[in-house]
Amino acid sequence: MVTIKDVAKVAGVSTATVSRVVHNGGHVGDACRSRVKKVIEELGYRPNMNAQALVKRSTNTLGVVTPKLSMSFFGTLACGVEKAAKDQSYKLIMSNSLYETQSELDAINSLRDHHCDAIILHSEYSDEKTLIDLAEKIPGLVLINRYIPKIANRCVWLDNESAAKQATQYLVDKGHKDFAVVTSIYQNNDPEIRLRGIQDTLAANELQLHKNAVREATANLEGGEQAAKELLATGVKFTALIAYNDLMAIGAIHTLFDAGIRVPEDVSVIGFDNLSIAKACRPKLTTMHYPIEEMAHYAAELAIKLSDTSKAVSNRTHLFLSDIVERDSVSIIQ
Amino acid sequence: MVTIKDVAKVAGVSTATVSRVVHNGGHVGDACRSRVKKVIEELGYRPNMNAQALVKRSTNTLGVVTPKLSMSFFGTLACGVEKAAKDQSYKLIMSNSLYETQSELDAINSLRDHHCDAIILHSEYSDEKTLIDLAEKIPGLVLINRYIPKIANRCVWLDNESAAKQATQYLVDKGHKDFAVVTSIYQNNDPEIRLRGIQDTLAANELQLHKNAVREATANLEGGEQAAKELLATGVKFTALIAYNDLMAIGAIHTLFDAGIRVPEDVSVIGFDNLSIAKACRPKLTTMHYPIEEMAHYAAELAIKLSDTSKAVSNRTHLFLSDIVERDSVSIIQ
DNA sequence: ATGAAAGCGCTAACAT
DNA sequence: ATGTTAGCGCTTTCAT
Repeated sequence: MVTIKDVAKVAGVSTATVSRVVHNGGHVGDACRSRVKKVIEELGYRPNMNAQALVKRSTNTLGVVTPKLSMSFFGTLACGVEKAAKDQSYKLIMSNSLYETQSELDAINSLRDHHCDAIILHSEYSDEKTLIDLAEKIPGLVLINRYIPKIANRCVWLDNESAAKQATQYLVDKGHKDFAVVTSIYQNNDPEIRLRGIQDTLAANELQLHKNAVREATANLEGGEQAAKELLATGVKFTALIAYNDLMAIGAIHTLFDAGIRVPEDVSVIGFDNLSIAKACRPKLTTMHYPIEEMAHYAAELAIKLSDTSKAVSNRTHLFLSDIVERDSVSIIQ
Repeated sequence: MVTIKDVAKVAGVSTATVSRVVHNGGHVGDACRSRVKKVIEELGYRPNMNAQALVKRSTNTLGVVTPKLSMSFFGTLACGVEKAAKDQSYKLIMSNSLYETQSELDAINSLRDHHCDAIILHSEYSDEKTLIDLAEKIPGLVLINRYIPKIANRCVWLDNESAAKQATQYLVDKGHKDFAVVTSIYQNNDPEIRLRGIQDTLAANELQLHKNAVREATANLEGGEQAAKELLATGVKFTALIAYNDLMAIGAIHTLFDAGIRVPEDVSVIGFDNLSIAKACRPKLTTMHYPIEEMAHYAAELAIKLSDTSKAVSNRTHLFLSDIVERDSVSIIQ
């Protein structure tokens, strides 16, 4: 391995000078600078970042903890973070938390061991207190998709309520009166918030949600199928179905289809997330866009900003809004 | 930040002793050991990995370079690597290469700067020579999904030919005689290899592929739609369609469907990859399973093994096989 | 069993 | 403009 000393020796200068050249620092003569540059080139010298990190006490490293990278949603999140990292020439360390509390904390600890300056955490499992403590200890910690009032300025999240309201009102405007909801059991309270948004909007339109018209299941394809089956079994009548996410929506559509109910002719369906699968299925899914890549990018920049404790950051929370993406799974009721 | 010195001071021992305790080394008295442990606990001491890496000249870090994490396939790949990393308590650094040569090399270089011991590279762009040079320089470099004979023992790849043959024979066995292929333009030569596999199998069954029956497009949903449109436009007759991947298969199915051609009743379709979307679409896609997570896991272990140059590793290549996953997109021809 | 000390590769004050 | 030097936090011989 070629070190700064090797370069210094060959170039006939001190290591300090080499360091200056490497960092484009001043106080180096032109001739000297170009000579050193040439030697660096020839020897293929690359600074040892561990050594740099050791003395600088900063690693220019950004960590991300998500449940599972193979899920489209988290892959997209990671992508957003990655882009921000690259823009700021930060390195990216990743860790799956696989839905377990301990693993989530393990992941964070390992990132801390590596002296990540900034950490983006998609936590679904840890309780608020743990997170608040963590935020206190780690200046560059940012929570994505979770809102904790006490550390509001560390939270980058989506306005689930408004999203749910938008979806509902959209359906109401299309003439729908009979609603069903396929929701999820989830660690954070997004499902509740969305459900409330739906109910409020319905109430505002003098409509109501039959209690049998809400089914809960795991937030995936099978969950959607299952929930829809239960819905059908109860016999509630509905022309509009709001799903917790795209996967559930698609699962529900399959179940409906198998029962001879067509989407959107007989029942209109709205999903949530706008995963790429939403336009790969038939009918193409009308869904609420979750700008996760954008949010992740923003969160990464925020985390980097926060990690520099010398700079003050305005104390505000970071709330993103969802838009509806109109495709083919919703029809108008005459 | 609490350092080893702090612990030493509080515990009234030398840093050497603390180091021994931290690493469960011998030559430490029981009383002393437990006292040090207690202090470590109390102070919340965590070794600085940068310092460790500096002196040990190894970082226990594994790097991955893939084109784009938001694509399901690469997310799954990353997941496999992550699991292996976690098993061996390696840390994971990721980098998207976003399909550009330079970026691919940038990504690798940045991993090297971080002194990654092991690197998994999904390269689609760099030429063989570059990769061979790289492999020479980096003992722990492993290529995934690419086979380069000169560095065969660094390659973890899939037998595309046998996969293509399996798919074709499967269709032949179902009675199909008229084939069409939707293939892709791609940086490596997987598409060609698969196409050859298809043709060979057809020939072996005294069948042949009409030259208008092969269409090339980008390896995504839109590409599949486009290719299928062209296929239809040429008027070639076919009852079996083999697509380069699941996305193209689904795109093609959409196009066929829009043209009033039903899958699998009128045309049978086989995909490739077995992404999660393959069972989320209707009809559920019969497809060739690409064991990418398993392969990635294996590749990570291999890279770690190789990075330890003191240990000899058997000189062999690492070829994985694909299996067919039977679902609902293929029917029997009487 | 424990400690002292050298040094990993680099940066940043301080000298010159 | 350039060099000298003292660490950053840790491991590892070598003493004791």
